[in-house]
Amino acid sequence: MQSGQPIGEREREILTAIVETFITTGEPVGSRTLARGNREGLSPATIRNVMADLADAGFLEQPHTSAGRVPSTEAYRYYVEQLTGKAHLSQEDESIVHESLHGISDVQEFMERTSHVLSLISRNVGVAAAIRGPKNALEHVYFSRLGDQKVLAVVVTRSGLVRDRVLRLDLPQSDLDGAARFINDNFRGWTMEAMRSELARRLEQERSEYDRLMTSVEQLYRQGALATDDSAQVVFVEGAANLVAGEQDRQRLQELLKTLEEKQKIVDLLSAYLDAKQEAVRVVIGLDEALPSMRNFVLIGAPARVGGEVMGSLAVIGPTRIDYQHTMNAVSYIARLFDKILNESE
Amino acid sequence: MQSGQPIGEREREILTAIVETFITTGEPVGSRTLARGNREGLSPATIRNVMADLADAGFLEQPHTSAGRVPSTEAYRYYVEQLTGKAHLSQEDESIVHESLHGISDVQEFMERTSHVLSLISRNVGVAAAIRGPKNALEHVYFSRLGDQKVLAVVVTRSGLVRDRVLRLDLPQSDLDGAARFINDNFRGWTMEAMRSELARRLEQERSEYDRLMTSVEQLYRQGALATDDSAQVVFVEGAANLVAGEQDRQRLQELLKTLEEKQKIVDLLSAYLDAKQEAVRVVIGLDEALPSMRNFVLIGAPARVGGEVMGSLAVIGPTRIDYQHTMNAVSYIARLFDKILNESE
DNA sequence: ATTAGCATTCTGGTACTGAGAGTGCTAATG
DNA sequence: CATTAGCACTCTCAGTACCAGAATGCTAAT
Repeated sequence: MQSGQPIGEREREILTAIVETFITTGEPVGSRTLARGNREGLSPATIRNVMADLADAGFLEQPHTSAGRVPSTEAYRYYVEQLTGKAHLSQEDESIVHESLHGISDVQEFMERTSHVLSLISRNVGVAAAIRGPKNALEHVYFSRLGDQKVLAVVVTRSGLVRDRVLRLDLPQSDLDGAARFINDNFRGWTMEAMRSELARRLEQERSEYDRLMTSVEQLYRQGALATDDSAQVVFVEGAANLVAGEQDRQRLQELLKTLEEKQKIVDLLSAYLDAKQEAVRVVIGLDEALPSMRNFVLIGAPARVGGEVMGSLAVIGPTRIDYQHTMNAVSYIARLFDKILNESE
Repeated sequence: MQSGQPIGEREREILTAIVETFITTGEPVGSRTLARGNREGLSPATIRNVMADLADAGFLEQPHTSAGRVPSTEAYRYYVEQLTGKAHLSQEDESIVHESLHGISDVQEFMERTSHVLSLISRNVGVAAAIRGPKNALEHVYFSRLGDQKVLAVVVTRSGLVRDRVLRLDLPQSDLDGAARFINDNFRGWTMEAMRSELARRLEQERSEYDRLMTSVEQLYRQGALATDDSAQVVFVEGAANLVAGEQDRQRLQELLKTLEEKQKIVDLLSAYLDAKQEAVRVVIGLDEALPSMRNFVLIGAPARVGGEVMGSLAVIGPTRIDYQHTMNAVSYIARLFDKILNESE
C-alpha cells in the first residue's frame, strides 16, 4: 500500500488503537502491546505488517529504528474525523462548569470564567475571546469630560461589551452630550462598521455647513472614539502552567509560554481557524503552520453564539496528545451553555 | 564570631563579592574564584576563614560539604541594604520604556504596557496593578438600559479608571437617568467609601418618604452598581515565560506559574508589601512567607503615584538571583515616569 | 593574622554494560 | 494466501564504576 486510501477495516481499528494508547501512555507503541489489548487476537507479527503499511501511508512515524510507532499529524486528523463522539460530559465536569458560570449575565465575565473552566477540566490551556469587531451592533455611546484636556469615551455594543478610551480632547460637556445624542439617535443598532462609514460620508458631505455639533462629532471621530481596532480584543488565556508537565524541551516550553502571552497572536489564531459558518466544534491539528512555536499542538474550539450571532470563540489549546473526545465535549457543552445563559435574559 | 554583628569591612566586601558572583554565575562560589577577582590580593585560605565566619553568622549556606557557598536570604537582605544605587538606567532601556509608554493617557493602559515593559527589561515577571478600591474618588456614574432586564452600570473614578457591570434589573431609562443625575450631583468627588455609607444612611433615613427616585437608587445600590469589590482589581502580570530558564525543578516551576495566574494572590502580595507610606522602591526578600510556592523569590516594587495620591503599584517578581540594582532602577524610573506622564495633562 | 600545604569529600561527566523492547524478514502453517 | 512463529539485529535506558576537578577544613609555617 502506497499512501493511497489506507482504510481497510483492520487498518482503521489498529490506527485508532495506536492513537489511543499513545495518547494515554505517551510512549511509542509497539506491536506487542497492541496485540495484547486486541479483541480479535491478532498476533504481533500481523500487526507489524499492518503497521508497516500505515507507516508507508504516512500515518505513523518511528523515532528510531527499533522503537514503537508514533502517530503522525495525519493520523490524528484521521482519528478525530472518525470520532463519533456524542458522549456526554462527566457529571463532575458538568458541576464544575455550572458552579463557575452560574449567574453570569455579560459576555466579558463569561469569557473570563470560561477560559478558566476550560483550562481546569481539560488540564490544558483554556482560551476565550469576545469579538469586538466592526460587525458588532452599536447600543450607544457616551462621552464624559474628565480632566483638563481629557475625555472619556464609552462605547457599548448590543452584546454588552464595553469599550472605554481616554482621549486627549478639549470639549465642554455640553458639546460632548450633543455629540453623543446625535450618534445614539442616528446609529443605535447599526454595526460599528456601517456607522463609521456613514458617519465619515456625512462628515465629508456636510463639510460646508458645519455647525458646532458636527465639529464636535468630527473631533471625537478623529480621535478614535468610535474606532473598532480589534487589536483591543478581549481575550483570556489561562492554564499555561498545565503545559509544564507535558513539554520536555525547556527551550520549546519557554517559546510556547511566550507565544501564549502574546494575545494578538492568539486572536489571529482563533480568527484564522474558527469561522462564523462552522456549526460545531472544530479541531485544528498542526498549529505550526500559523505559529511555529506551536508545533505538535492542536486547537479545539467553537464559536460562541447567542441566537445566531457570533459573539466570540472558545477553545482549548493543547498538545497533539490530548484527550480529544473529552475536550471536544467540554468545548461544545460550554458553547451551548453560552447560548443558553446569555439568551435567557435578553 | 557567632551570629552577632558580622560587619567588619572585610567581611562586608567579601559577602558582597559572593552575592554578586553568585548572581551572575548561578553557581556556588568558592574561595578560589573569589581570591582571583579580589583587589587586595587575599589568599583563598584567608577568604575561607572569613567565609566560615559568615556561614556561622547565617549569611552563607553550603549545598554540600565540598561545594562553594551560596548566599542566604539574610545575605541578600544585607546586600540590598548597602546598595548605594543611584545608578541610572541604560540608554537602551530608557528608550524601550519611552517607546512603549509614550502617548498614554489613562491608568489602565499605562499599567498594561508597564507590566510588559518591566518584564522585558528585567527579564523576569513584570506586574502592574491599578487600585480600584474604596478610597478612589468618584468622577461620575452612568446607567443604561440594555436588554429586557439588564442594566449597564458604569462607574468612572477621578483617576480615569472605568468599571462596568451588567446588572439584572428592570428599570426604564428615565429612572436610570434620574438616579445617575442624583448620584453625580450629590457625590462627585467623594471617595467611593464615603459615598456608599452616606448613601446607605440616607436610604435608611428617608425610607418613609420614598419617592420614585430613591427607589431606583436603592435598587441600583442593592444590585451592586456602586460596589467597590477590589476583587476586581485591575492587575497585569507578564513575562511568566522568563521563569522557565531560571527554575530547574519542573514541579516548582509549575506551581510558580499557577500562582502567577491567580491574580487575587498577586494583588494580595502587592498590598501586603507595598504600602502607601513608602517613598521609593522596596525590595522584599523571601516571598514564601506569603506564598509558599514563591520560595527563593523576591519582589521589587514601588507605589505608582500621581501627585501625592497612590493609584497602584508596579513591581518585578523574580528569583533571589536577580539583578537588584538594575531592576530597582527600572522600577523606580517607571514609577517616576508614571507620575510625570499622568500629571502633565491633568 | 595570614598563608601554604594536604588529606578529604563531594559532584558531574564519560564509558561501559546488560536487560528489554521492538523491528523486519524468512519460513512454516492452516 | 493470509497469518504467524522464530530469529537475528538495532536501539534505548538504567545502572555502575570511575576519574578529574573543585572546595573544604585543619594544621603548621611564616
